[in-house]
Parts: sequence; C-alpha cells; structure tokens
Amino acid sequence: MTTTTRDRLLEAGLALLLRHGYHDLGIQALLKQTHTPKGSFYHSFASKEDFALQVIDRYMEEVHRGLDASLGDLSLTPLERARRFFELTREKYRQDGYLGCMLGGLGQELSGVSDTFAARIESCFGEVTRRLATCLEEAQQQGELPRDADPRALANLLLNCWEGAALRSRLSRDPAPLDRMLDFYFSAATRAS
Amino acid sequence: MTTTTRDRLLEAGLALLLRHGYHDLGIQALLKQTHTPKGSFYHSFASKEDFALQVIDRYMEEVHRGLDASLGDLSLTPLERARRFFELTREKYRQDGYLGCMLGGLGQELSGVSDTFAARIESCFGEVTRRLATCLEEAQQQGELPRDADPRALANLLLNCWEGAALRSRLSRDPAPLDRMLDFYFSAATRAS
DNA sequence: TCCACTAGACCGACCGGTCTACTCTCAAGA
DNA sequence: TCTTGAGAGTAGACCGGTCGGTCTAGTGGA
Repeated sequence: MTTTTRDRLLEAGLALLLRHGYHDLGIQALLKQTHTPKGSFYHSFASKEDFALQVIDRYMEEVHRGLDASLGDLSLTPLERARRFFELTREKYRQDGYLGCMLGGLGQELSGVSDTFAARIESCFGEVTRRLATCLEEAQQQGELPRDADPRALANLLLNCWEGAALRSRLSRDPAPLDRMLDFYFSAATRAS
Repeated sequence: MTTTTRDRLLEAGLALLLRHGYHDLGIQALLKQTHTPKGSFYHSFASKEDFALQVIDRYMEEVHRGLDASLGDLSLTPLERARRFFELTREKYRQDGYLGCMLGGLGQELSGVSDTFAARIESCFGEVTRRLATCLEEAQQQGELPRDADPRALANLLLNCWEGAALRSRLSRDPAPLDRMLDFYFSAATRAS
C-alpha cells in the first residue's frame, strides 16, 4: 500500500520522538525497529527534519481529536469541558508512561537552534489556546468566570502551566503535578481574573 | 592555571547547553570556540556526560545565589521575596536572549533517555522548591497566605508553572508569558489554597 | 625530577543522506 | 486476453563528515 509504510514510520516516530527527542533519534534505529529499508524512508520524507515535522502534524491531529471530544461535550459546563481536555491528555500521558508532551519536549530541545521548529511548535500551541479561549469565553458568558477575566490570557496561562507540570511529570514519571496544577488553576481562575 | 581552563569550559558550557541542548552540542564545537585542545577537556572531565553534569552544578550555584539574594531580603514580605526570585530569574533570561531555563531544557531532552540526568535535574528542582516552600511557610505564618494552604505544594506549583512559562517564552523569545504567570499565581495564591 | 596540563593526530562507530538495482502493480494498447 | 512499460515503492551498499573518546608526545612551573 502507498500509505502503510509512511504511516508505520509516522506512528513509530510519535513514540520515538516523545522518548528520545530529535537529536537522539537516529534514522537507522527508526528503520531497524520498523523493518524499513532506507530507500523507503527517503521515498516518503525529504529529510529527517521533514519527517519530524510530519510527526508533529500527526501529533496535532490527536490533540485536535481530544479537543473535539472534550470541548464538544455539551453535557458539561464550558469550564468542565476545558478541564476534561486536560484530563483526557493526562490519560494519554499515562499510556505513554508519563513522558509528557511531545511539543514541549521538541520545543525545548530545538527552539534554541531551529527557527523552523520554534515557529511550528509555537503555532501548534497557538491553535490549542485559540480553541481553549473560545471555550473560556463561553464560560465567561455563562458566569463561570469573572466578567473582567481575559479568556485568551487565561487560555495561554492554562496551557503554559500544563506544560510545566508535564515536564515535572516526565522527570519523575508521576502524574501528581498534572492534577495539582489543574486543581489550582480551576479553583483560582473562577475566583478572579 | 589549574582552574582557568576548566572554568572557561564550564562557563562556555552554560551558554552552549542552554542554546543547543545536550545532543546538539559537539565537544569539538565547544573546544574550537574556547580555543581548547581535546586533551585539556578530557583531562578535566571524564566524559561529555560528566561535563554536562558539572555545568548543571554551576548553573545551580547561580540559582542558589539568586535565592540567597531574594529570599534573604528581609526588607520585603515573604511573598514579595518569592516573587523577587523569579523577577531576578526573568532578568537573567533576558540577558540570555530569553532561552528559558537550562534545567527545563535538559530535563525535557534527556529525561526520556537518561535516568542519571532525570534524577539530577529532578533533585535540582527539589532544592529550589524546598527553599521556596520555607519562604511560603513564613508567608503563611505572617498571614499572607491562607491558613489552610499547603506551602510545599504551592512551591512546587509555582516552579512548575514558571517552567511552563519559560518554555513558552523560549519559543517566542518573549518575556510576556513569564510576567503573566507571576501575576496570575500571586494573585491567586493569596486568595485560596 | 616530577606531574599537571597542553596539544592534536588518530580511532572506530555512527550520523544523515545518496545512489543504483530491483520488484511489484496496474493501465494502455494490440 | 496478453504484452509491455511506466512508476511507486523496496532494498541496502555506500558516501563524506562528524561524533565522543583515546593515545602519545611535549611543555612549563614547582
């Protein structure tokens, strides 16, 4: 099949980039693990960088599916929907062994050295905060958030703090920082802007 | 001199590891930049890993100096002291070009792949939160924080959220996330546990 | 005289990437 | 229906360069 090899590589790339990061992931290791010859890799991808960028795209598809599932759940209040998204994400982290967020990992590793990756990852964060912000706006309209709150700022805050908690969770392979952060944020945000 | 070469290498290591991370930093590049022959490097350091760990030690010396200067400033209230530490840190980030925190960077890059680095960096975070926690305890005793607050948990929260903001700041080379996070945290923490 | 330190040639391994040869699949044309 | 040829995809040997690390020789101060 046309897509099978490519898909297999991208799928393996998700797990390998999450654990190893970019520079510690060798093409050869990826190929060996997926029983793929080099020709197939460079038939599908222009370079290692191109590959990693496409893995990020695939990662973002997952993220948006998570956002669809949580923010779209109208049986919850807007604030509950936002929180649900991160609880879903935490569950995904659990399945991965609490290795945190791939965007955070690659962002830290590469943003000092590659404008391409820095811009791409920053724009991914932008996508997420934009969707969270509209959810928080709705929360504000329904009185879950104070009138003088700034939903966009709050959405950025939420995601950034989450990333910090995810790093700490990755360091200790422990979900506790994630939950603590959510508790703190949601009890704080409802009180004041 | 005995220490000069070693110091020069560690000093350069601080800047290079912050920007490039671990795997993208080549020994050769470090040596070329510092006009050091290889023999001198391996005379002072057992390996690249040993070098990086010693750079982390040096980084932590700076951090503790920052903590001394801010938490020890008795002209401020305890909560102001805690905030001051992060404002000092933000100033340091500015001088570096907003590349964020080296511990966060190396933690993300290496903790999936090296238990040594994961443990070391987690313990560095532990040192910082411990000192912050005693400061927050004092704040609590003086009534700056609610009676039912948990200073240790709040200290961890503070540092974790800061790391998230630092990542975002690194991605966009922009200090705004840092300030937003401090404003949010300190206005929230004083209100409730 | 001794030893910390400098100096850099050298090592095997591995890096990302290229190249050529080959194997299929499938559509076009007789 | 059979032949054939184009192109997608497979296969892996091979490339120059760089990696972290070793080794030996030399230097300079105590």
